[in-house]
Amino acid sequence: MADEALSAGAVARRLGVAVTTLRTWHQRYGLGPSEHVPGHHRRYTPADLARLETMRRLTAEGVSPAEAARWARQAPDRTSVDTVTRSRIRPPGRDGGGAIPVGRAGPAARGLARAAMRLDAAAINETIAHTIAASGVVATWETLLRPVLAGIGDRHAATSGLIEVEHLVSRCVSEAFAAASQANAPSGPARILLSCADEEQHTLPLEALAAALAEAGVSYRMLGARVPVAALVEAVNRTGPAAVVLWSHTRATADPAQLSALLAAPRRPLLILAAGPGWRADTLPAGVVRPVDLAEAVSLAMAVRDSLDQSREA
Amino acid sequence: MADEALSAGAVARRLGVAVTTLRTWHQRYGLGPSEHVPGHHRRYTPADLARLETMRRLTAEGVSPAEAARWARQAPDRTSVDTVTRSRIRPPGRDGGGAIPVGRAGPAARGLARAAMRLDAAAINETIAHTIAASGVVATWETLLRPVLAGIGDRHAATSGLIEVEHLVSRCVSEAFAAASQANAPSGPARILLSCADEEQHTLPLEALAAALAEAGVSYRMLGARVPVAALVEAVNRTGPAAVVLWSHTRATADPAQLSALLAAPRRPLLILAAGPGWRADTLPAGVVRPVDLAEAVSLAMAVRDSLDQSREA
DNA sequence: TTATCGACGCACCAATCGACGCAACTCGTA
DNA sequence: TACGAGTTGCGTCGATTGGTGCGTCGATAA
Repeated sequence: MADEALSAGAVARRLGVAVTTLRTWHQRYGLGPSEHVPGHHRRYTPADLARLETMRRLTAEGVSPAEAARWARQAPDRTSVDTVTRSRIRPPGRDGGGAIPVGRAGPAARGLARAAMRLDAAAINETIAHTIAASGVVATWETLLRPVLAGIGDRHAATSGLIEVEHLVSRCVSEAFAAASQANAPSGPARILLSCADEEQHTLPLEALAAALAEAGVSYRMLGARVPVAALVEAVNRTGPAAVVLWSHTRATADPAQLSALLAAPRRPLLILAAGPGWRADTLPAGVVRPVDLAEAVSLAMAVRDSLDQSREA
Repeated sequence: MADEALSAGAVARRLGVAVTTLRTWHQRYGLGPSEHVPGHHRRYTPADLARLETMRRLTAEGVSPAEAARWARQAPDRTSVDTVTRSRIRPPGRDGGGAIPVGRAGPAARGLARAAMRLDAAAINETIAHTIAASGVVATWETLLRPVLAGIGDRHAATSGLIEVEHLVSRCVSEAFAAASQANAPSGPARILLSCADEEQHTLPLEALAAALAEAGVSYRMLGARVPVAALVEAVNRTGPAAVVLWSHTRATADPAQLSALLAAPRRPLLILAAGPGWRADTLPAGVVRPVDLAEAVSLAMAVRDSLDQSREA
């Protein structure tokens, strides 16, 4: 309690920085108490403290102080590592159970599954394109494509058949996403890098993310499947993205060392997203964010884009 | 104070070139910050950046750097002028850099290779889409994409680098083909089945074929990569295609038994195409045709389609 | 009295500087 | 066909710049 008005010394001690540094941050970056009369003592409110903690966390992770300050200044509260993140956006119902996911996913999913069983590429294409146009990429992925793909995958695992169905549908989904990405190709510098983990072959979710970003007008770079760590780091060094999304579908490809390599890169990205069911939360290095679904990944990426829009950096 | 002051590194990252290249462009072509004290850091204003973007855009289209620089240096005018002029001006076609060997494949290929080295997805997409629209899928594949991809592959084999470049370009090509396929999606029953051989992962040439077929108004079914023999035969039995194209990129995946299985299928296809450099002509079963290039594959497939237009078979 | 204020300065380090050289492409010439 | 000449992007090297955290000093608020 008693956190109504912290003095400069108390804040400095709590953050682990020198008092003079607080003053420097105030006059250099504008990160000071909300109201402060020059000459008088600084009184930090909890909101001011939260901003300073963001600043300290980012700089501790290696982000350039100027950039971290810009981020902290115009992000009211976003502590990515903790529990706050997922309260923002919550798309409608998702569940993991159900023997046949297609059953409870709506008539469109049922129709798509039937077309898939018929290997009817035209009908598949039409259904997907129509749904994307009507409901957007994110909703299409969550409520139509993921259930159907999961259903096919389950049945394939059970009967070891249907491989050709899976291939055909994957192909059609891929084409639909590609078409959607091309249709509204965003402009501007790409500050977001999308990549699969090493040896990871599943690209569909990443393609969904790419299409969703394009739909939202966010530029990105998509590297695709099976990207070795060296190539990923090389790409980061050469393009200096603000955020990197690394997808891992299965545990076998989710080597946390890949994330550590990103964290240790000379030009470390501001935000690193470990996406996909492969990653284990307890093995992720600090400073890595793990989005729970497509919508969260999109919103995080957009936040980074917005905060860095007109930034010049050191 | 001006709020605009991009550092050299920031500009380089935004343009997708190396920092040293910016310095080279400054001292060789005079494309630097308006005011710059030798010895001090360069600070690029938006006007300087605009000039550099013109430079980058022109070189990405295959214009010789010297010429592009001359153009960028005295062009107060922004974009939008070049659409007419770019095909007209053909300065002495020099090129260089630790770039991708493209051979004599034209300025567009050179520009594409340069954009690829920069990991500039936007420029890559634009070039490909523009060329497809102007020259068609087949020509784009033969004269633009295949040379560039082969160049990247060679370089990758030699230096074991550039993996990220290869991935990004593949991704963009794939997207472009997918978009082209979707744009003019043919109607009618699909009597042609496209598939990779078992364990074969390269799908790009097959995607080119698919896009070319779509462009020609021919329906097809595309199964994609790594199709096991059983799944392929199953698909043939269920859809009864008139022609099957089986792609093999390397000898390791070119098992002739796959073709024999197709020949022995209950509903044997009229035409079986063994496409790709993996197949050895002397090991192919009788009754299998081996097209030499994309154009031949397209014309064969179209011939089958035409021949079946009036003669329906069980 | 004591903690903090504003101003100034210093040490550290990443980013950048200029210079040089390499590799690879294209073109002209033999 | 082969080879030298010119062009060009970029890696490397030692030196320098400039951003950053923080200590110090006289003055002032609490």
